[in-house]
Amino acid sequence: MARLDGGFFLRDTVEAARDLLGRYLVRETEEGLIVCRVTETEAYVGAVDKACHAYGGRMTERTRTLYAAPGTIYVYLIYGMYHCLNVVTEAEGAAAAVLIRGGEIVYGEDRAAARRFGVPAAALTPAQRRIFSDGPGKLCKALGIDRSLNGLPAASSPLYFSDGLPELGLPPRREGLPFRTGRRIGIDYAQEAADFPWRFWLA
DNA sequence: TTCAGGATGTACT
DNA sequence: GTACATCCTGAAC
Repeated sequence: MARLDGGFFLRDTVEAARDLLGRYLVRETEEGLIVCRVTETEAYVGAVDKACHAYGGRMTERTRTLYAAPGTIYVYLIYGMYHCLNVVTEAEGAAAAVLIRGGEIVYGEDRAAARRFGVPAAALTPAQRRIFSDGPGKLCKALGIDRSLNGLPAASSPLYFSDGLPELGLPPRREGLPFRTGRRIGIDYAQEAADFPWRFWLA
């Protein structure tokens, strides 16, 4: 089965972040499917990572989801107006997740364009098309992701990951996909953790 | 093209 | 009250 379940996420978070590149993020809406190919991810590991919301075992209403079972969707509101999508990794009780920072639209572009810009895909300017899902907040807006999805298991929800989508002619991730590694974005406050090379993106 | 500043709600001091 | 895993706008170049 192509759909990724908890077993895929029950492992080292950095490894999972790398392995999500090239997989598909599928959003089921009332209007139909929207599908993104994942192109940029970041790892957050509560046990050792000052940039993680649950660093040092911090438990609040918001961070509760980070301790849930692997494959659980973690969505939070940032800067009062944007959402960020994560998927929980490692064993239940270990606070860790992969942030989905970016992707490229491969199916349902009209539906995504309507959510992001309020117009059909054909009406997008070339610039709008380029920045379609470049950035976690933009991706969430295009895919209609908000906190109503927080805490749901990705294996059985209207938002899930898949290794290829045969019914849409999208192939599984191939071995040896080239990717780059670097510092994570927007966490300069996190002291030594700001330099962890835990961001990954397709070349 | 780059850059400063503002929007805006929640978490935490 | 302050900071935040961000993005958009408008001004200056």
